[in-house]
Amino acid sequence: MTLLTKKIDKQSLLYRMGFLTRRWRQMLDSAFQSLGLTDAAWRPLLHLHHLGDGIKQKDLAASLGIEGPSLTRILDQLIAKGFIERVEDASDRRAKLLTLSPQGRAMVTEITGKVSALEHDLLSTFDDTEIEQMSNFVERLEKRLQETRSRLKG
Amino acid sequence: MTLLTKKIDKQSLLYRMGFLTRRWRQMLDSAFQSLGLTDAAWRPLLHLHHLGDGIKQKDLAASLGIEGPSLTRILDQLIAKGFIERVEDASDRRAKLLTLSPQGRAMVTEITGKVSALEHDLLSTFDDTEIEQMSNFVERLEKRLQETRSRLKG
DNA sequence: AAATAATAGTTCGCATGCTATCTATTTTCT
DNA sequence: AGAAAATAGATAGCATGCGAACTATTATTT
Repeated sequence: MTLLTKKIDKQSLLYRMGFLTRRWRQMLDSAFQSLGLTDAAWRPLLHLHHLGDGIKQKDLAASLGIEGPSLTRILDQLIAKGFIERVEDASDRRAKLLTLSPQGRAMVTEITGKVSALEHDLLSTFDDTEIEQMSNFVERLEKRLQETRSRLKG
Repeated sequence: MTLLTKKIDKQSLLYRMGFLTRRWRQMLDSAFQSLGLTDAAWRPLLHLHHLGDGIKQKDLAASLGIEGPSLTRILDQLIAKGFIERVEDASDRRAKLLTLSPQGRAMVTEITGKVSALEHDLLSTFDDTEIEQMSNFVERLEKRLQETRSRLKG
């Protein structure tokens, strides 16, 4: 039986993924340091760009896969730096609408370049089939994890 | 060209791995809550068990893939709970040696059972070949990430 | 119409990783 | 042997995720 904890030196797959993402985050952090952005901050800019101006925080958080409070803090920083504007929604005064500022838009271009370069470099030893396969595995794991989760709760 | 950021809704593979590991950690956290352990705390117990009593903190940290300060804090908790003992190394008075207490040993048994069950459940939809494949991907990514990292530094 | 429930966002505090810096040792170099 | 460098661990403070609890609204129920 192959379990994740089978060997302690070949650790749990999930744990090793966490390890990977820590390293990846560190790499991105140092890449964006010169732009004055942390790793957590660039992604909201990219997502806002893709989702289009005028979306609610709630939707941006959902797109990022993080919770409201996590986004609030990051947005505070991005707004303080002038990359994003946050205005009240006239049709629902609980909500706030987000838009990219011109500087934000310029930053998106910078970010895309840097991230693409890093990703390209990281994945240059994998072919498309392999990446597709990994992607599928991750997707199945995500789904399975969600199922297990709701089963334990219910 | 298939890049991780190709599609914003099918996000970066690395990011999705981070997402997965957050969920996995949450699941473990709730599983271990009844034992009074957080997710970060059970792994050192398991590793200490596998490495054997009398190892140095440095080596345990290396085994876990975390830095010294991260381990120090967790160890403080585990020692406070009486699962681990930390004594000075007579042959190198900078170092501390770690041993599992009887309660710690009992906890290892509990942990192993819980984690195995969860992992087994999570992976029950994957066959051994697929798990092996995933493991290989992660290993190659780890290596590649490390190479890229040192190249950027050098 | 009034009461209740649900929703959007914020604030607060926790958990866990990190780096930088400090102390106490040990090792290495001259 | 003595000075300088390296190492083990602890401490302090930052970053980023979370959940719980709060406020202000909007939606639903009765």
